[in-house]
Amino acid sequence: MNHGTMNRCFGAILKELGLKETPKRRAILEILAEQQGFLSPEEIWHALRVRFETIGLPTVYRNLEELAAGGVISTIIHPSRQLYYYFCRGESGHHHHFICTSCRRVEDIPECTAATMEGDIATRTGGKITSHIVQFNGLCHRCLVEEEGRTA
Amino acid sequence: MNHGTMNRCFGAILKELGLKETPKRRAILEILAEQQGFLSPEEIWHALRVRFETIGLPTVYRNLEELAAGGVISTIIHPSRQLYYYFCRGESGHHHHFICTSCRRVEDIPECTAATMEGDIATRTGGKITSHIVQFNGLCHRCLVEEEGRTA
DNA sequence: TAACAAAGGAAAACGATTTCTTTTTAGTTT
DNA sequence: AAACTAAAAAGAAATCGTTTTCCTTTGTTA
Repeated sequence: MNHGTMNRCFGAILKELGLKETPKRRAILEILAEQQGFLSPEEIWHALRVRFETIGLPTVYRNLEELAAGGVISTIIHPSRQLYYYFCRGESGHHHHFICTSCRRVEDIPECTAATMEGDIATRTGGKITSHIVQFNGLCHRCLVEEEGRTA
Repeated sequence: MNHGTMNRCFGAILKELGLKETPKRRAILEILAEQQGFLSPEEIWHALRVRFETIGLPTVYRNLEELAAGGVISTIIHPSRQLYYYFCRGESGHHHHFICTSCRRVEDIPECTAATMEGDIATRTGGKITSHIVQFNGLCHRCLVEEEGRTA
């Protein structure tokens, strides 16, 4: 999927979620899609201010939350507790992430062991699982090699 | 382990972590240990204000963070994004949780599938995993039954 | 193009954290 | 056992990041 195709897709994606297609909403998706790693709401806001004279931080937070709720983008749970968002171009269904805390690259983890665990837990406890959080944090291959180069 | 034994343990626990044994620190552990579910920093603060004339919220946050870093208590990642803490009396080693978003009960999940997944991911990506987050959210057996009773 | 629902802006509120200074504590020394 | 000292903890206020509220503007559908 090239850049042009992707941008034309955004409208359809938003419509499916029952969200109106506004220029700002589309811009948020574009900014995230251009990026290979995850971004903070404030970083996205800075990028938006280049294109729009008036754009408030609450608008950015609101949109990111809606898009994440709709599954178009993913929330990254950073160890620093700062909030980040990521546009997944690989896996489209349910999956998890391995994030690099150094360069912010994200790798998809397609196999969801959590799904099978959910059944086990529900059976054992008699409860019902509505959601789960699974994320792996560390250093990607490149950052690991780089770090080893410095310490060697 | 009864109440008295538990309280006498707290001093040793704190010493192991290199933390000084202060009345407030001990009280935070006591308050969390008395509770079967998870508590918010502010709720803990309210409970502390009954015992201490002066106790600031920052003190509570600091202590909770230190205790969580030391592994004495666990951080609960609530879907609402509010921060919660929980004192694990069951499993002492590495494990995960199934939390009830209704009544705040917590069930330990001893088997850590994540540990084996870490190896797979590290091998496949060539990176290094430093931490992971695994948590299951839902309704415990009691709350599920209660809910079914209302809708039936 | 009118009508309605949803989205956006501004300001305020809220939750969590940092900074800086004072107080308290644990371990040592009289 | 009482006093001393270095390190850690606590308080107050400010700050940062995130969210809510309320009112105006915009996008969608008929």
